[in-house]
Amino acid sequence: MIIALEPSLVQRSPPVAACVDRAQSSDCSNCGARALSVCGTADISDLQRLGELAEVIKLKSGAVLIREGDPAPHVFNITAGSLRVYKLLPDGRRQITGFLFAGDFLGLAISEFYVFSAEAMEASTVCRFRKGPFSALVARSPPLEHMLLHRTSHELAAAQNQMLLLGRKTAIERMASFLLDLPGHDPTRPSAPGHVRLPMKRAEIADYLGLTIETVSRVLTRMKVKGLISTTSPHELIVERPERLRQHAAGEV
Amino acid sequence: MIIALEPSLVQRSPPVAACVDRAQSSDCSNCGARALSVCGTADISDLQRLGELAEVIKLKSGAVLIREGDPAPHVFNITAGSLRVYKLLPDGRRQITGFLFAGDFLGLAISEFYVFSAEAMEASTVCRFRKGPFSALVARSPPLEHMLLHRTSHELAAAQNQMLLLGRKTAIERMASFLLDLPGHDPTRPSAPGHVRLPMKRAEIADYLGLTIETVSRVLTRMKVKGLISTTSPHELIVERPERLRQHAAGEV
DNA sequence: CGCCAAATTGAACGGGGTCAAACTAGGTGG
DNA sequence: CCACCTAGTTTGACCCCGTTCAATTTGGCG
Repeated sequence: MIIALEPSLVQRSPPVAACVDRAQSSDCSNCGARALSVCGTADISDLQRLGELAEVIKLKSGAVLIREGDPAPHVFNITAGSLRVYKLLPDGRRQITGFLFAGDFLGLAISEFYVFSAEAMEASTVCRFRKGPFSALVARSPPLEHMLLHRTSHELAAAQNQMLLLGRKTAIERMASFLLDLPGHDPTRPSAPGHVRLPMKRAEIADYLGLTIETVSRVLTRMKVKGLISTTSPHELIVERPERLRQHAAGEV
Repeated sequence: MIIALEPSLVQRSPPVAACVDRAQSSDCSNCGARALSVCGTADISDLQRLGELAEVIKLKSGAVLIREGDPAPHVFNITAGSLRVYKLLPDGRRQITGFLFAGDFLGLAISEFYVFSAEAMEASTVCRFRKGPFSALVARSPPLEHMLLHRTSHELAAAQNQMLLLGRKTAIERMASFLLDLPGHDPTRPSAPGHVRLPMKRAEIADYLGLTIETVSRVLTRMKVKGLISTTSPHELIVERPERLRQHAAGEV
């Protein structure tokens, strides 16, 4: 299921590229230029030392990387592909708390046990670090620590948006928010404007938005009828009226 | 509404006490001892330099400290009292994303504008830092930055729990989770075991749990009928069957 | 082409919302 | 000290959005 590759591969320190790319590309449009540059300058030397600590792990689609409740000796950085992060209730109800892509970190929360599960949504590659050496290096590298704080803060802000969505938005508002947020999350696959790839299946969208697959499907149909979107396949759609969609997402109706 | 006190008061650097207290007291029970010690050792000298940057601000109950969308020149640390953090939709729907108490930081996400609002729930005191000098100091003090990362990671973990609650839990499960989480959040007012202070009103509980005040009230009544809790006043209750409540919170049953 | 998981559509139900009324409590002034 | 007043809470009746259960259609892949 999980296959560790040769350490030799590590020399090229794949996480370096991932980290830097992500920091420079998306997300930071709302940060001041200053924050951006701090991301960028997380010196190559530090990142390379980080790379030297990494084990590269390849995941097949559907492979479980992290199981909630297991001891948590590792921190991960995604270098290719995408993962879903979720929490379960004993009866099987699932809440997906996020989709992660190349460049994202996982398991930073310092806790003896993982507090969420994570699975590959497609064939993916991650770098794995033992927590001890990882923290030690981070502690000695202010730019690294700064980058982690910066990212974690952004994730927290995203989490607060998701709380608003889950607690107070209607089904159509949730879907609209989702469709507008989705592109630009995968730095390795920039999408044409207006085109939205839905790499996940309906069940995952539902569990991310706090809905059921039936409601997801019905809402998409309603959106098509209203002319807000059009679909080519179940995994690809086109936003026909972005402004209208944005209004729904913002709860303006 | 907002009254800045004499800078002289700052000399005693009240945030120092707050920071250290909180780090040592709650929260970290699930961190390894190492993490704890890192919190604790966020050297007094660094914290004092932080204190020198602070302006002390007193807030009356209900005062708005932060308004979503406003320019965001400051970072805050709460030294006394409690705040609610929330996001609004244009039609007035509100999602409270968290309650903050003495020792908590606000506004760390580096963004040009605040992405949430914050109000005092009672008479409170906060320390205010200009973002520039604050980040500069933090960047020069690895222990400080580490503490911030540590806290932010924990907040993120809490946010993920809240997403599970908002997306997948029933009304009674939400309330049970809330009642069990609430105590131990205010380090300045430790509560007797089994006793839960509800300093907020029903509307705030509702907006935190993604429910309405009527449902909050009905669920509390149902809990009383079931013998799970008993109430002395609307703002104080006693958990009669903690194990049963815990089961509800976990979604067993 | 045929298979089967995934997605869509339909019909009926129900948890929680909405609207409205009754009740409490805690603060105020006489 | 108590009667009053009002914000806050509780309770009741009804309704609706999203769920549940079930049947049908689609489409990706051998």
